[in-house]
Amino acid sequence: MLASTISQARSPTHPFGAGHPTFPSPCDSQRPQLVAFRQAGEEIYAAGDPVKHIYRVEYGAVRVFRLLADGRRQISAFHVAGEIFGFEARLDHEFFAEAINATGIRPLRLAAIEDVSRDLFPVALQSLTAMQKHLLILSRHAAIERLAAFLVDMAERQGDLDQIHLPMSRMDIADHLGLTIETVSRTFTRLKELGLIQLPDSRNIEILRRNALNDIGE
Amino acid sequence: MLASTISQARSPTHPFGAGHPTFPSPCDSQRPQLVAFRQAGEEIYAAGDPVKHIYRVEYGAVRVFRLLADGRRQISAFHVAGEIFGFEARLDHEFFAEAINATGIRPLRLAAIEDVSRDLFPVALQSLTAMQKHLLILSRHAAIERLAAFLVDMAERQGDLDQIHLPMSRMDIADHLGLTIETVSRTFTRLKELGLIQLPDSRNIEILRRNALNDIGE
DNA sequence: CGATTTATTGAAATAAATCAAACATTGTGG
DNA sequence: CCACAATGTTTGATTTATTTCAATAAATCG
Repeated sequence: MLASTISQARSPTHPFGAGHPTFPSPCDSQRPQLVAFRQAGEEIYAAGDPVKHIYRVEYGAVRVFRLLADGRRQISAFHVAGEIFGFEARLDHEFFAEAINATGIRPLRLAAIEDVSRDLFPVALQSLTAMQKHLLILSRHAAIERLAAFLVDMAERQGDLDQIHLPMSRMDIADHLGLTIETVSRTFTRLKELGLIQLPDSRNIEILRRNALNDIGE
Repeated sequence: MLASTISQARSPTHPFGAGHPTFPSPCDSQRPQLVAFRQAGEEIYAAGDPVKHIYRVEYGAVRVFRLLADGRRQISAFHVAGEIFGFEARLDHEFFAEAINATGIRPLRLAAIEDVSRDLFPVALQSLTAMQKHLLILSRHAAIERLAAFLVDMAERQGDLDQIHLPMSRMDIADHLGLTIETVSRTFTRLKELGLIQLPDSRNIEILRRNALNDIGE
């Protein structure tokens, strides 16, 4: 279903076998293929396409989304370098995936079917965890809480640095957080005025008070 | 992670092996144990407890939730008879599970670890699907859209009947949809005034215009 | 450099939260 | 069985936050 954020290893003693003792990497059963390139905005897969691969982001960034009947776009996840996405629960994709900028993606071939569930299981667990985090963000009412949580998450995924680069537009962020672009923009300004972040430019954030930011987003 | 709605079988040809050819049931590797009973409000497991089982609801209803720093409660899922829950991504529960009313739950013992991922994989996929549905609901801004989607989902899980029984309180619904009890209550009234539902009493809903309700929640 | 897209800011409208009270339901004890 | 308390639900008035509509500013692209 929702493709999500997978990059670290898991505990080797999970009762559900997530950390299978002989499990070398989250994607053992998929033999790497050539890296494919996508320009900004180019499609990786579309809703309705059969699920044939999962993918690793080599560089760049990806958005995974669905389009609703009223034309709204719900971005269920962003993926940056090192992360695996494309994991869905059905035969055909329910989501679209697009490159946000110039992006390299490596399709991972699915091996023999009897091995897939074993090897892909930890990936599924990671997807569950990432989705749960997003669900938690959306359950927060206030725009400032959603944005703060989003920024903290992005910082963590970029090596816990205080300098964050946002590969996505305000529109993308709005569609991810269930807000409008105006509210996202105003909330960035508010975080700046509160002294929690700096905004060298709209795509680069410097976190000044990480703890305070964390507290707002919980 | 999020325990969720599992009751039907899946397609037997999923590329990720969800429909493993020789896969007899979602929980083959768990030998059923005795049914345990819980009064309304009684705990099934708590955050921090080690994950030892997953559970099937025999009768009654269960809420799975987490408590946030500010005291808010986020209910990530409800489970009714026939559904399996308790599936989480970590060694210890991140969530609490409680009986909503008098409820029977059957702990399913986890079998040998090498079989678990194979047998539990479809359960994980179902959890992903259910969570995705909830995420979609929360991404909707309007209270009426969230409640409509919730009611349609509950109706589907009760055999697609137009008579829905809600085992949970307004407070539970509010904590699930990210709204307040007052807004939930007002929105029920609004749906009634729009002629989409009847409210014989607060726990029993009759859907009058299913299609219209569907359209609102998408 | 001009044109187009993207981001920010402002003012007004709107929806939900909050504060508060009434009402209904359930259960308890007299 | 009734009175009463406790809990849960609905409704009302007000406040607050976000959306919407509109305009300006900044960045990007050819």
